[in-house]
Formats: sequence, structure tokens, C-alpha cells
Amino acid sequence: MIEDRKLAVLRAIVEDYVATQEPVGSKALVERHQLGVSPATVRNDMAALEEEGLIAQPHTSAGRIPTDKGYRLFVDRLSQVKPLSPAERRAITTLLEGAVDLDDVVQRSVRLLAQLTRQVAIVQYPTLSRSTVRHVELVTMSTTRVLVVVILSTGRVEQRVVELPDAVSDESVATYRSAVNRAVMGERIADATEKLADVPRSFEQHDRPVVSMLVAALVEAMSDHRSDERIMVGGTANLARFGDGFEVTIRPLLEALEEHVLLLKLLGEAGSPAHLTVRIGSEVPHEGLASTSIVATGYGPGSESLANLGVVGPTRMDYPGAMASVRAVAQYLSKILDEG
Amino acid sequence: MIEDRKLAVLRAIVEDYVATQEPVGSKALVERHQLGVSPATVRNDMAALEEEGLIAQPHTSAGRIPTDKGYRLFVDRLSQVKPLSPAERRAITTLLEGAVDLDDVVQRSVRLLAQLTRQVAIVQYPTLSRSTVRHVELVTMSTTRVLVVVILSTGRVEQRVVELPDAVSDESVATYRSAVNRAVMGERIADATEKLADVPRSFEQHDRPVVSMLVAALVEAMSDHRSDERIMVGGTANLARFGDGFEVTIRPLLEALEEHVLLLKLLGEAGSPAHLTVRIGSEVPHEGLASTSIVATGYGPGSESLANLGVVGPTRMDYPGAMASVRAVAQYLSKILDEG
DNA sequence: ACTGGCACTCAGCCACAGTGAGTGCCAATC
DNA sequence: GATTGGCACTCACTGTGGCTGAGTGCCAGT
Repeated sequence: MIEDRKLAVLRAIVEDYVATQEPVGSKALVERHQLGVSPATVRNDMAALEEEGLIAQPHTSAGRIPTDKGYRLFVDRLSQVKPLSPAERRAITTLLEGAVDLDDVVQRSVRLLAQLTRQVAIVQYPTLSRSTVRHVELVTMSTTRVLVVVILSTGRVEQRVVELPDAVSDESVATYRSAVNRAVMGERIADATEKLADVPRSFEQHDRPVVSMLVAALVEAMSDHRSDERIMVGGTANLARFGDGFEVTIRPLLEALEEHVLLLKLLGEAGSPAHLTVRIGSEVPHEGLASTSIVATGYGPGSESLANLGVVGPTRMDYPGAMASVRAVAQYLSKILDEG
Repeated sequence: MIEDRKLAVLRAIVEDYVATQEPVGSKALVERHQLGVSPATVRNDMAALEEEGLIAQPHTSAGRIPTDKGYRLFVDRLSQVKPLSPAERRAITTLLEGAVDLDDVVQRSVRLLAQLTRQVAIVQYPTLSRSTVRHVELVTMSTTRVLVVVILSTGRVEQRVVELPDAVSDESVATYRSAVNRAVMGERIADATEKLADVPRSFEQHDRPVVSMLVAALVEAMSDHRSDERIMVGGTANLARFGDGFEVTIRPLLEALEEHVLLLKLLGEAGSPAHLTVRIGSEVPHEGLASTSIVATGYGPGSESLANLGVVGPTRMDYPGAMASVRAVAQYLSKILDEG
């Protein structure tokens, strides 16, 4: 079947180009893969593939390289996610299970992902919005200063200091604390915010202004988007392997890596751990990253997705390998969060 | 005086080379600086400087570039810290004063420093060891789980969850809390650790195991070195300006930037904000960074130094400018910590 | 001590030819 | 009709050789 062979040729081109980083010619292709046909035949197929915009020639007398469209077809139809080696699986479990707190979990994940894929890895901290409130603590630091601490189910702790206009007693604070906890414990952020609105009304006129201030700080701490947006990046040294295209490729990428807001957008609305998002070259919604690709997915306890993680690399990257690593890390990470 | 002119020539070479990144010849030197002598004379001086190992020729028929030793002399004797422009000072104050918490302060400082120097900036989080304990809170999360929270004078909050073998009542926890707070409030970490050792003994036999566990968690949280070692890096996109020497210069640097432990060593035992440490090329205690320089200093409230910050760049960097920026940021940062 | 002059060196640039990997096309074959 | 071998063609890459000019070192003169 000619269609089948054309696709086999495309797959071979992608694989060889990813491996060697050099345009691949018809002769080399036939030698390295058992295509069972002559170079001339492959040349005809290549001409057809080029016609369809799946591959291109850097210059007339050179081999072919895949286009973004070619990679896209490869990812969608020609590759399956490469199973990880047992050694890799073992590395993931042992490394992630040694983590002591949330920061550590995220950091280990980033390093792991960077090592496995030899690309730049990005892990977003678990988002607050879907997590639940485990406990609220009010700490009197002085008679007019109260520290508000929120502990969330993901292990995240947020705090705010509230300056009060008048002195409050420890006893009053204890009352506020239990009232607040009754209202929010076990609730999701969104629900907790709603319930908190009613809390001041349950107090005497005299207490209300203070309680309102505390509640406001609490709401702010919970919905603080800066924490949602926290991101950890690792493996930037792998950029050194990019080799050529320095100014065009690496510089904008380094810039992007410091713009965490942008990274969040790039990781995008990735779905559950089962679903991988792959953006290739021009599909990446940011000019300057036209020759980079992103493989990302969501993760979180259960089948919910609390946050995203992924890798960024040159369009000529090992997609099956990257996809396997990203998925595996997301799965283990989800499991860890589930247990913690 | 011939010695004076020789030094003037060295200074001119350093300045021109830093500005143009190209070997500087005698003729260009005379044209761009008012040395009042002919190129031939400058050539003689250059020969002498080369003899002393302060400058070198990349190849026979090229201009001169400073050696590490040359930069060292320049930094020590020929340059004074460039005063910042009013605009720069204003930028520092406005940017830093908008910070809302410790993370934010550190992040803003890194960005600022990277922007001012156009190099890679590194800021270490304020160290715990010299800060004092402001408050300890024990939160019962369930009957057998207690969250230990320590709030330090620098604004840092550390927490640990302790799993207890038996259930404890809220009342007992309240007793423990006040005992612990009595012991440590206002103390420095080191002193607090000592005082805590006595706390379990003040309780009944029955309570001691539990209190010991809580105290142990507390001590661990306070002395946790991972937080001491926290570091923030920024401005890596500036690496793109390095231009040549990619594999030799940038790759090891990118690797080093992810090794926070190493970075801490490199920032070194910098002194007070008044004292700047400058390590040039081969003086940097890490192979692979032989063509990079580090300008660092300590910072912290008062004249104490809680942590370090600095910039890393190519040996051919603008030392007076970098030194000025590093010092200024350290000063403002210290002031902010003083007030917060 | 400084300067002008001069011979020398050599990286960088350009032009040129040779090489070879790779292509497209076509006629012959299965 | 698909496949193949053959062939002419293209063109990046490499190496060579000559030229240029910035820059040097040295020396004799002021």
C-alpha cells in the first residue's frame, strides 16, 4: 500500500532527524530502515510528502526535515507513547517518595522530568482553587496584630498579618477562630469564601468590624493568585544542547522561562493526567517560540487536575519519549498528592 | 610619571574592552582617551603591562585584552564604585517598596539586580540562624495530628506536621503551646533550640513523650537547612548576550545556576553590605566557571549579614556598575528587612 | 623619556575550484 | 501502475591562495 509506505517514510524521517539533527536523504533512510524499496522510490514518496507540506528541504541539494505539520501527523498517528524502562520507573518512585514537603515534591519532579527528557521541565504548583480548607488558625502576635494562617488539603500554607485598629483579647480571637473554622473547614475555596461572608453577622455589633477584617484577610489569602501562579523550572542547562539557532531559539526561550505568567499560559488548560497536550512549533501561542514545542499535561489527586506540568524543547524533540516521561511523572505526582 | 600612565593605559584597556568586547590596540586607545602621548609610547607601556601579566594578546597581530590579574588590579585600585543615577535609585525604592511578602521582596530584588546589571542575578533568602522566633503555634488537625508552625522575625514561616501515637486533647495542646512560647519567644534560633531541651522536663511524666516529639519537630523546622539554602535566580536571558564561547561558558554556568548548593558556596562568606566580594575568572572556586566573574555582598537588617546576593557574568563585565548595583540593592533590601 | 618610521605578523575576507550528498526526472523493468 | 537504475544537475561545504589592514616590536632620532 503506497499510503502506508509514505507514512512509514515520514516516521523514519522524523526519527532519524530527531536522532541526528541533520537533514535525512533517501539513501541513508533506506540503509537505516528496512523499507524494502530503493532510494528512488523513497524519493518519489518524499516528493509527495513535500507536496503535502509534511517535510521540507532546507536547500535544494539537501535531505528533508519534517515541518511542524509533519511532526503533528507523526505525533497524532505514527507514534505511540514509549513505555518507560523499569529502571526509569524505579527512579521516579524512589525519587518522588523521598520528598518531605510540597516544595520538595515539586522540585524533585522538575529535576526528574528534566533528567528523563533532557529538556527544560516546568511544574506548576498545585492550584488552590480546587483544594479544600483543612484548618484556619488565628495567632495573636500582639494585641493589635493577628496572623491569619490557612492550611489547605494540598499541604499549602498561606498567611497574612492583619493590623487591627483596637486591641483584642485572646479570648475573643479564640471565639473568632472557632467560628471561622466551623464555617470553612473541609470546604472548597470557592464555597468557603461564600460561607465566610455570613460569619461576621453571627457576632455582636461590637465584634463585627474586627471579624470582617480577619475574614477579608482570609479570603485574600485563599484566593491569592500569586500562589496559583507559582511555577518551578529546571533543566535549563539542557538548552546548551540546542546548538545552533542561538539568538532565535534560546534567547526568547530563556526570557519566556522567567515570565511565569506566560509559562502558565503555555502549559495551558491541559486536561487530566490521561490526556497529553502537545503543541508543536507554530502552534505554540507565543511568537519567538516558533521553533520550540511543548508537551504538557495536568495532574492532581484522583482524576482531577490541580495544576499542569510539562517540558519545553526544540521542535525536533523525541516526542514519544517526552510524552511518556511527562505522563509518568504526572501520574506518580498525582498519586503522591493523593496519599499526602 | 610613567607608572601612573601605565595604570591609566590599563584602565583604558579594561574600559574599552568591556565596552566593545574586542581586543584594543594602541592607536584606538590614544584616539578614544586623552592620554597625551603617541601610540608608540602606549605600545611600550602595553609591552610592560604584558610583561607583568596584566594584559594579553589573543594572537600576535591583535590588540590586547585584560587578564584576570588585570581585572583584579583594575577593581582594586583603578575603579571606584559608579554612583547610580537618580532614576536608578528611584526605580529601586519604588520597586522594592511595593513588595507584599518575603517571597515577593526576594523576587523583586532578583529582577531588579538582573535589570540594573544586565547580568544573571542571585539572591539568597534571609538565613534563619540569626533571626529570632516571633511566635510558635500548635494547631490540632485531628486528635493525633498536630501542625507545628514557627514564625520568625524575618517573616519566614516554617511548618511541620507531627503524627502522635495517642490522641491528645485541645487543652493539653494549649498548655504545650504556652510552655513552648514562653521558652522561645524572642530568642534566636540557636538559643531557642537550647531552651527547648528543658521544656519536656517541666511536664508530668505522662506528657513528656508527646512534648518531646513536638519539640523535636520544632527544632527541625527551625534549623531546617533547606530553607537556609533557598536561592532565587533571575536574568538568565542575559546569558544570550554572551555571544561566543557557548559550550565553554554558558553551559557550565547554566548547570551551576541549578545547583543551589554550589551557588551558595560561590556567593560565599560575603561580609556586610559595606563590603563587596569580587571574584574574577580563575578566582572563582569552581572549574567550568573560569571565564565568569562574581560580584557579591551580604545583606541584612542593621549591620548584620543574614544572607548574600550578587551577580554572575563574564569576566569582561562592567565591574564599577555591577558593584554599584549590588551594593545599592543590598542596602535597600537591608532597609526593607529592618522595617518589616 | 618620548616619538616617527618601518618591517613584520597574521586574522579576516574574498574568490575560486573541487567534492559529494542529495535531488528530480525519465526510460526501462516487473 | 508501481518500482527501479541511471543520469544530469544543484549547491552547501571545504580547502586554497592572495590580499588587506590593524596591530605589533624595534630602532634611531629628538
